[in-house]
Amino acid sequence: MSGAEEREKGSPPTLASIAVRVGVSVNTVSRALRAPNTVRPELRRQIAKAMDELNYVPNRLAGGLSGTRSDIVGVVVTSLYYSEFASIIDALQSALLKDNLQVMLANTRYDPDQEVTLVRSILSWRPAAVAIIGVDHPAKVSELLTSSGVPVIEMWDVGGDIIDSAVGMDHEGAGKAQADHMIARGYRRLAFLGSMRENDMRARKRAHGAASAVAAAGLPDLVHAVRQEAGRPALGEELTHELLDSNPQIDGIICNSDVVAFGVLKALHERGRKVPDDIGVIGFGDSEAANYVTPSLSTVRPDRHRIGELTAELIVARINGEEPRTNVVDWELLARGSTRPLLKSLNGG
Amino acid sequence: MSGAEEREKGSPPTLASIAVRVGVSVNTVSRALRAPNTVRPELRRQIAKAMDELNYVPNRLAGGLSGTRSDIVGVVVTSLYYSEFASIIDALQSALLKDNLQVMLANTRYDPDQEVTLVRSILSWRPAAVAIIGVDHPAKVSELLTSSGVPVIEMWDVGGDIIDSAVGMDHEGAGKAQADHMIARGYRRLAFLGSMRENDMRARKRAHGAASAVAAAGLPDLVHAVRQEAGRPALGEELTHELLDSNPQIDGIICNSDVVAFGVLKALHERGRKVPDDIGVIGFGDSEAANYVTPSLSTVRPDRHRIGELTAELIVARINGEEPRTNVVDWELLARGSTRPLLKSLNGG
DNA sequence: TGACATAAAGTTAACGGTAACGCAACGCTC
DNA sequence: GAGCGTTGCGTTACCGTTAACTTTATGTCA
Repeated sequence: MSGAEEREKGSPPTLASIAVRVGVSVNTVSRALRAPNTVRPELRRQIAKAMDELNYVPNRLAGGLSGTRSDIVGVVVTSLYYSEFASIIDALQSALLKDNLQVMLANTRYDPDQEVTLVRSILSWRPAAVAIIGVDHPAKVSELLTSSGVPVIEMWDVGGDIIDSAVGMDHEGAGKAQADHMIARGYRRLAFLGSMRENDMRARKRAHGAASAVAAAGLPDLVHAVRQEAGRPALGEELTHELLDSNPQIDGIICNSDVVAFGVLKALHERGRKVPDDIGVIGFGDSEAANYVTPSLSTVRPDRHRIGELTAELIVARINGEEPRTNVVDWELLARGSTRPLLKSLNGG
Repeated sequence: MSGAEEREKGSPPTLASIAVRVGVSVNTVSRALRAPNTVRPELRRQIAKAMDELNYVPNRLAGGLSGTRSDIVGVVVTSLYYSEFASIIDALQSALLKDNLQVMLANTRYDPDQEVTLVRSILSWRPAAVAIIGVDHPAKVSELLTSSGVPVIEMWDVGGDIIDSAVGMDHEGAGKAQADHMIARGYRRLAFLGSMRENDMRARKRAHGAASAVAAAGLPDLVHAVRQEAGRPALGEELTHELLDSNPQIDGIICNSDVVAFGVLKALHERGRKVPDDIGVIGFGDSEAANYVTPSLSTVRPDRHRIGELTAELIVARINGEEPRTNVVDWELLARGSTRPLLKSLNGG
């Protein structure tokens, strides 16, 4: 019971410290953790006691290097602003917890060069799996991920070439639904407004879906009021003023995000345009505030929580050798105060 | 140039694969990465070429095990909902990038048992530093962090016992400022409303600050309308109805967060109470929508971006051996439409 | 030209675990 | 009581990289 086996302070205790203290081999201590039923209960208790006393924390770098799994899940997102993906990460992280998988986070901020750098960086930790936003990546990213051999779950979007597995929603369909909703509510001259980064393919797909719905209805072409910068409420204000200055006939605005829509509503109020009678607005994303602005914002609610959860399930399944698969998650269109109610006369009568 | 040195597919290339291909020792390849000026430029080029061709990705598990640093920064937050800390993480992650430090994320969801588990888990990766929300932790967490010897930056809050270093704001002062603002605008019977988890010491400090400002002004005691659950707009609605049913004399509501305040504004509208004339509301957090609800929400804006940035700076400084320190970040009170304007007659005479 | 510093590589030994294998002690069967 | 499977533990090798030494080639100066 002397302190001879203690490490000089500075370096944390190792399995060997425990082994010496208990008087067994290193491997027995390792087994007590990894395959407890192969170690006598009495010995197991002594080992546990020693670990507790020494405040032993296993070194998973060593474990990952030696063993086959590393217990790291790389998560690559394109943005952390405005909860866009925070709740996906939240659900994902929490679901991975019970399998003892740790999230390593990277944020590309919609920069494809960063994406390459960050994916390479994530892979250098030999993750058990990688979850990444989007299905459209720089060629080098796809190459790195494919050749790494780790399971890859692409999130948020689906369709096109999937590297391995995917969990997401149909963005083109969502954009089409936004436009169809506006058309059904009697708006005829529509615009698509918001942030549209060069590499935000989801936004492009929604815009495309909206444009085709407009075309299918035989209405004038969808007007685009977009800019390559982050979606903020102030951007919505600016774009609305620009849009209505040049296209005063617009009577419906399809927004690329709720935060942008907040600014749109404010700009319309300033210009004296009545929402929803004079002009309609629909958002995307169902921000926590969408139901609390005036008027309340009609929007599309993607099931972010479900995406995170399903991604976690899929990661575990893939690690356990199950086959790749693609899950499509539903979204819901929430009709609220910023678009006119359905006219019974137009609808059922 | 045969394929003899290639690894059988399945296991990714290692330094040794590169070494064999170029015809040098493993160490030379390592040096080409780590201390390039000790390797002949010509040889360096060959090595770089081989790495590129084989799609070499270094194994940082091995690097971390062997070397002294691990390049991982553990980040422990209490919530990911509603952007509360997402923008801190965003700023932090992006600032750490240039020092090649990788964020490993954990979310306690305000559960102290989870906090112990997660901190232990983070430490098992032998991080170069740990950034964690709050200065009040379970004893075991403080013990683990202290005995681990890694630099620890406590974020968001300051004051009390700091483990190592801290970057945060004065929450008691912010709560006091919320109350002082309400008092200055002529509200006299104040309530503090919102989510208050048992372990959210920042919320407690703000409530305490508000209560002492009310007491100092000689006004009736601050009424508390709080619940131990996540802050959502719906919670604000419910609590407002409960509060005004039992305390109809209340004329000012200090909210613990903006998202809760959104619900408060809605409930007040439903009850026919005029904001800001009849009753005032102030939020906390400056949510992206705060300036876009009706009326626009007076609130306190913490500089989350600065906190993330400063935390990154501090982490790098501590890794480089600089002394621990505590940085206090400013907040700003934004007076908007949900509180009455200052009455000149009361103010300047 | 020999002594000596310097540059550029190679050798060797960790880092802290895990996994495969080996071996003794024990109980069971016939 | 010999044969054999099982339980419980120790031995040994290895994961991929870095750091500390050592060695060899090259240049410099008295």
